[in-house]
Amino acid sequence: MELATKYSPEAVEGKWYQYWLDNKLFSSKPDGRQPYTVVIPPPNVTGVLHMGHMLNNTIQDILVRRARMEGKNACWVPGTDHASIATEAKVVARLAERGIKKTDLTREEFLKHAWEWTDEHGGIILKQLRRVGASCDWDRTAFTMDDERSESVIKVFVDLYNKGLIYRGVRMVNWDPAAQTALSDEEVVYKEENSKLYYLRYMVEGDAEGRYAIVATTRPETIMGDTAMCINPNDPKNEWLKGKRVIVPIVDRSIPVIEDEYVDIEFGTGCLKVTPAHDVNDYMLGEKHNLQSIDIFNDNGTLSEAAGMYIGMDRFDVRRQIEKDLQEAGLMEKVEPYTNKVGCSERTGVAIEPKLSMQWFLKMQHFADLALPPVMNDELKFYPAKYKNTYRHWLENIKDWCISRQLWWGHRIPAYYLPEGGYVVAATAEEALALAKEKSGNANLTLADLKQDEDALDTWFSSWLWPISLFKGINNPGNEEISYYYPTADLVTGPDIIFFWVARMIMAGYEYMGDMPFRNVYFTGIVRDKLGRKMSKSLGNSPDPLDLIDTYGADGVRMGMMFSAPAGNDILFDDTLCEQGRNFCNKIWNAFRLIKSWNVDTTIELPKTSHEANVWFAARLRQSAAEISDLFKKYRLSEALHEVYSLFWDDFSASYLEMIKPAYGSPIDSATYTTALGFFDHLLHLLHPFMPFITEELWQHLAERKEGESIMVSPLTINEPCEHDNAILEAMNHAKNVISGVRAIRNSKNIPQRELLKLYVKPANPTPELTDLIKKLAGVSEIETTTEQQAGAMTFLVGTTEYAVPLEGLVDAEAEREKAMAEIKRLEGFLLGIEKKLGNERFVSSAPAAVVELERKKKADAETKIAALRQQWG
RNA sequence: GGGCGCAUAGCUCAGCUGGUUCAGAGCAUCUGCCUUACAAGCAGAGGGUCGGCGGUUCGAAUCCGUCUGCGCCCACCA
Repeated sequence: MELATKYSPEAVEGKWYQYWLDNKLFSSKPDGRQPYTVVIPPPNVTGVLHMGHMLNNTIQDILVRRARMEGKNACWVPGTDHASIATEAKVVARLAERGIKKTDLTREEFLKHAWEWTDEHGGIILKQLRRVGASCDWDRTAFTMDDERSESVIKVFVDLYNKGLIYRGVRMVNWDPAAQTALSDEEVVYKEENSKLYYLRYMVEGDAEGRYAIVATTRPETIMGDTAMCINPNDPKNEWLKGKRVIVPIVDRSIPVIEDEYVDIEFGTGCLKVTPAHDVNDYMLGEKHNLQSIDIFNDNGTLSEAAGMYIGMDRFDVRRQIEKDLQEAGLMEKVEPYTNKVGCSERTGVAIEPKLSMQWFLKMQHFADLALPPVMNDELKFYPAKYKNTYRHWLENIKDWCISRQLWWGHRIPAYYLPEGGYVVAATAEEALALAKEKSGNANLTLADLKQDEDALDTWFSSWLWPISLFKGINNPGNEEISYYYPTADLVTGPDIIFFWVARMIMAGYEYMGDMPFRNVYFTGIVRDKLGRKMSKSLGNSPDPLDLIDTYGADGVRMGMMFSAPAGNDILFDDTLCEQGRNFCNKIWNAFRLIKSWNVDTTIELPKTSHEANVWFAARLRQSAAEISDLFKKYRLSEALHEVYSLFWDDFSASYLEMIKPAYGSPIDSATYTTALGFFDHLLHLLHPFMPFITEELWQHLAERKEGESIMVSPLTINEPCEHDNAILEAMNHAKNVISGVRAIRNSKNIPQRELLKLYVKPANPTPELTDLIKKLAGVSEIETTTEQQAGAMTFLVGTTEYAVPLEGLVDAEAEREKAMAEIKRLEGFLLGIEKKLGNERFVSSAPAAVVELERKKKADAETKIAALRQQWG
């Protein structure tokens, strides 16, 4: 069969992915094997694949495929997240394009649109993951709002409510005026903003001299909500304001001056305006000093009737307008530029408005107590471990979790309000009715009398159950699947969702399973461009992963991602890394072509060189495979890739194949041929997790295979290194250095490879072994042992062994001599250092014997080398 | 403001509990090759006071302190 000179991924990838699907090779059922479970971090149902997904899922696939080849029962469960706020925002935007306002729709109508959108766009990203090669068990595909997951969420809500861990109350929450919903603290991101600090005059009421206090604020638009001005009682410069009342500028309302040590004397003028309804600290002051609270904002961020002025205007327009109005009224002292941090909605990006509202909360201390110890004592491991600190800090300062959202797209809170007030919590309306009858003592209540809470739950209140609910562990505790697959093995995710998701899954795991949800968490880095900028749509610096796959092949892109992806470190992505990956595919392809091009002659004896090569590469393979196993255990996947890359490219292709390559047109002996194919097979196994497609393609050519067989389920054998491996590895190392030495001489003198050279070696320890290989690869006709000095030769040292290549007429004796002198000088300096060390009594007595011994050997070696060079060059 | 982390070749990084001739790898660069698997390739070469300063030690890229410069997380300073 003829193979093209270049590997063509497009001809291979779709074919094999379909083959894997057709033969159900990704599917998993509980059996006697050790399970290896991974649950996908569910991407947004309407999302499209970006580079972050590419990285994250490549890593998961590598781990899953490796585990599968190690004989474990690998199960990677895919799915999507309903992402309530993000999806609802998209649906609202789409409706707006059609001229439909959300407020004009009923909840049911809106949800119909949302489901349409989900059915239309949902699952696109999962299809895209197939191009990457993701070996997910697609039959298990789940959605956070499918029946099974929804039922689990509601069941858990009811359970936690009954345990007294969920409560409802009026609190100051983060309000997103765009999405018009409350947010959890974790959904607020602080952005540095160039804004202004306004100094406003608050006239002192009834002051004959017309004196005023100056208040510095970044938010002049909130003055309509002012109900006090606060000073620090220990502030001498504001002493005169004590007990007075001041007039809110423009508004002309009189408010008291209160005193509290909370106020920073140094900031501004030491006078603070207090707006209890619109600032968390002011709220606290208001509670403490019993102040009135005036809510001047509507839910969409415009001014409400309560403001009394600027009604209906947007808060930021009011800020601009009020600045002018204050100037005109002569009530603006000055305006200074100011940078401050503004809390913004993670999803909609708009500035958060602190707002008092009725919300549902989950008490978190109980969960923090459950979730902290196992991570701190490494039962549940974080890679890299530095995130343990972040995790601990959050848990030690845990606050209750606001779990209600004023959204429709999500799981509706299962609380039902009674006509006469009060509410009940139950999984279904019928159960709620029964409870309501009991609670109210009114047996005539009907379903129609109950009104379900309008709010939906925070999306993360669904996804925190993901590792459990995927295996029906909430609805059917103790079932075969959950017992087998839980705890899952590894979670691969970004550190940005350590609080949102990772910590909360750990909490839910211990609460509902009494055990960790996963044994290890691998935190990936952020994908950045080669300039270190975060990839983003707005910067336009994020390549489309599918375009990359079209250009470099899925295996090439996977390699490109992994070449530079140490755990926890950001990866600086560059197309050239994919190019390197593609080139590697081609290297593998051509190595295979070479082997397949050889004709086998069973009558040929095994050449000595090939025998040596076989013994050496077997040893090298064992050594490297053990190293790779170790790196996998440490989740150092990038390093494991570098190791297998160098094993294949440097050791197998550049060295081994050259060693066993028969002369052009000559056949190869069958023993070597079989051995080489065996090595190749082993290499494909080591490569497969990283590059599934090309390895599957080539594996089919190695042996006849029955339908349904695949490298991906063919076991990977790791042979432990043998004792005698070291001898051959060292000998080969020496031989390679000799070969390099000769080649360097060729290079410097422009001697073509086909021109055979003679090589002299001075008897020394170690004497070179593998001389036939040296001859073959260095283009040497004979190797002669001699004690004579070679005139007109170029020399080099390997270890302490001297080599000389005679090159009549080509050698510049003076240049060689200078080189030798420089080397002698270097060695003498080196020797001096060692002698000083060995002459130091404290070193000899306190350093370990092995270290001292080593220094003695270094000394002896250096002396030998110097002596040899002296002898030659006088 | 609090906490964590990083600084090693032009770039990206490795270097585990101090001691393998320890200063490494890949990419990039330079030189020579279209040699019969692969120019998406082959052979070879150059390049670093391990951020600065101080300390511990027989010995420091490695441990400690400090400074500088970055990055990240957390926090209610108007």
